[in-house]
Amino acid sequence: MKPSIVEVAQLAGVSTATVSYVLNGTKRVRPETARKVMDAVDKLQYQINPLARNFRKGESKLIGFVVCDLSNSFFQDIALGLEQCLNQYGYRPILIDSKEDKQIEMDNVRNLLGSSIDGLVIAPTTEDFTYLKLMLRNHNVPVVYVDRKTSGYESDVVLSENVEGGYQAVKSLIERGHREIAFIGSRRDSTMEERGEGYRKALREAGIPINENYIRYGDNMSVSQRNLLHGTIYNHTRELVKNYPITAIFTGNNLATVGAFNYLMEAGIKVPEHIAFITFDDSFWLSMTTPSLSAVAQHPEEMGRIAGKLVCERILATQRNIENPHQLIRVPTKLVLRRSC
Amino acid sequence: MKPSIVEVAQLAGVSTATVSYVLNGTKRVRPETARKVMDAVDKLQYQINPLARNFRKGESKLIGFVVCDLSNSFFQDIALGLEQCLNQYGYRPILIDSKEDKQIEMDNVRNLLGSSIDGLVIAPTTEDFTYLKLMLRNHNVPVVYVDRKTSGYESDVVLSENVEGGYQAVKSLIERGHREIAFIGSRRDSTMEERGEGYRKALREAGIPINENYIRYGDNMSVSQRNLLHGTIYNHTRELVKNYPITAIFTGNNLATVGAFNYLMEAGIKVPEHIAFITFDDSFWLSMTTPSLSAVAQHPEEMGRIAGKLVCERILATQRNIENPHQLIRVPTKLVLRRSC
DNA sequence: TATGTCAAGTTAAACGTTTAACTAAATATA
DNA sequence: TATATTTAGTTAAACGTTTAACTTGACATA
Repeated sequence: MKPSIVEVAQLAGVSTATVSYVLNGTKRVRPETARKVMDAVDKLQYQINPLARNFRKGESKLIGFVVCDLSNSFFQDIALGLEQCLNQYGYRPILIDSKEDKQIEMDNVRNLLGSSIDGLVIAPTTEDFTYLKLMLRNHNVPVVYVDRKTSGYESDVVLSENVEGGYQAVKSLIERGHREIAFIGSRRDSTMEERGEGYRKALREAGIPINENYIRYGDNMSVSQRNLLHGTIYNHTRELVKNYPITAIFTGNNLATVGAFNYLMEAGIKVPEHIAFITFDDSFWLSMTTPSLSAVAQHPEEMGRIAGKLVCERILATQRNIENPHQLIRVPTKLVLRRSC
Repeated sequence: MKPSIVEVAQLAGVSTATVSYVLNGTKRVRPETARKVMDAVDKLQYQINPLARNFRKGESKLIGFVVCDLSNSFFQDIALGLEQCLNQYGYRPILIDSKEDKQIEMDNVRNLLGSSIDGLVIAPTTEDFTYLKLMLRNHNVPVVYVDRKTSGYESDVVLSENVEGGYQAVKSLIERGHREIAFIGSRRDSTMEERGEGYRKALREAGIPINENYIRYGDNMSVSQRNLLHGTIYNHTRELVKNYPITAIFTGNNLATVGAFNYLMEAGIKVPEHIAFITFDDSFWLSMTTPSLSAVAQHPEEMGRIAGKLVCERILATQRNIENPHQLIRVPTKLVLRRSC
């Protein structure tokens, strides 16, 4: 059987309190006594029982990360950054995939909140947070949202500079002489609409009339459920190319890129000669296509790190009863120009 | 303050034991009594304190997943499958990235073992497991290895059919008339050597002499530390192409693919006309390069699911004292032929 | 000398559950 | 009828830590 603090105390000839104080450094102890304790610890190969400690202290050092689509590399990279950051604060992420399914998300959040996590980071499936607000009323667990906006900002949120990113992308197309530019988003959500807003802004600024037919959204599924190569995005692209005189396409994220670009390839349409192409979300793969694809790079790892920081800081602030107003943080994007435009 | 089981018991007019029995269904209770309990639970909005339960039951329902390179999509996909599977068993994964650093891996494993996880899944950085065996002697936590082999198999292991996969790839090149075929692995480890073994097997079978100069390995870093486009793999490829009459390249995984293919692109070498190309690890991106790349597809999600299953089954077996011999599971690969060969 | 302060350690309660062992009543068995 | 069994519930210990409150003795202060 594993030794407990009691055995250590006995062997060292002190009380369990003293052992605890030595181990945690929470109170002054004579060096000599400390040595006795440490000797006993070594001799017994004592290891603290973290279950008991967590129970006693009422904390778990765990952060739930509930992500709408873990099969999407964008969110995988957020997880990467989050893990990195939490590590530094002594926390660990529990990974959960809600597969773009509100019900799964709800069940998991409920379950997690009941599992005594110390904080929660959510990349939500939709912008409807009413259920969450309800749940969170009973638990005072800090929550940080990533990638999608909550209505009202009464939580911390981490987002990309979507409007600016979209604006830059479309502006660069306009500068190259394009006027008939389509925007294809993976689905209709606040993030895609922001990127669409950037698209509109660039057009407006250039005095180009906005054609609502040029703005398209795909359906609602996660990468793993989705037929990336021949799904709704693919069809939208075909429809656009066949029926409208567009000369450039701006896709709203990596998912949209795959379907759209695949159509162009299959149809034998030359990029950028016939149609110029630029996308949101960068990846090293984009330099291996022909032509290599221009992109508005996001920084998912950085977003994950920021989310981790926010949630940890809020935990600390709560413990110490420090005021800590909610923040909405925008992570800048970066235009990466390659051959496709 | 959150209500405890005691308040529920008082309100329902029963003992805490009864409440526990009702909530867990661990003992027969009259329907009437059960109703009283449930009413009290509803009225107080009681939620069990999982910290207390975990402590009492000595389990955490958590599985540590320590992965050598979380920035590599292959491992991200393993994480995806693992999460899926654990879910079904009522467990959750804690995600940890060891960044191909043995020290980080050791620290994390130690820390996790001290954190009362119920099981451990490791995609290890090296094949040196002596430290692990030592650590695990004190904890009886089930461990499952993925992607890299432990010497001796005294644990569960999940691997791809690497030899067979490599064999199929090279065989398909030979069938297309190639004889001067290079193998480029990302680094020297058991997995890469197995794929190299498949390469040798195919050559031997075809009576083609093996030229050791045609077998190359890159360095040792994780994706995020690595210069994928212009790293050691890139240099190996250049050296091979310039100095040897090779007509085909087989790369050992996605990392090797990026460096090698990027060299071919930059050097303007036509694929497959000048050099045929096939790789281990599939991805939808491979159909978007020009030419689209043939690959030996692994099934990382499936590997993650199997790892999850193994670890959960072993936990159950241990609890019930059931004999459960260690398993080495090989997941079949699949040859996906595209334009590059 | 009387009093106060400080350091170093101890005592014991508390955290919220689960569960083995027990009780009491009801029912079955011979 | 006497005895055994079953059912439905209770009692209280146990899990391993942390920590507030207390004790004791040494030293400082007036």
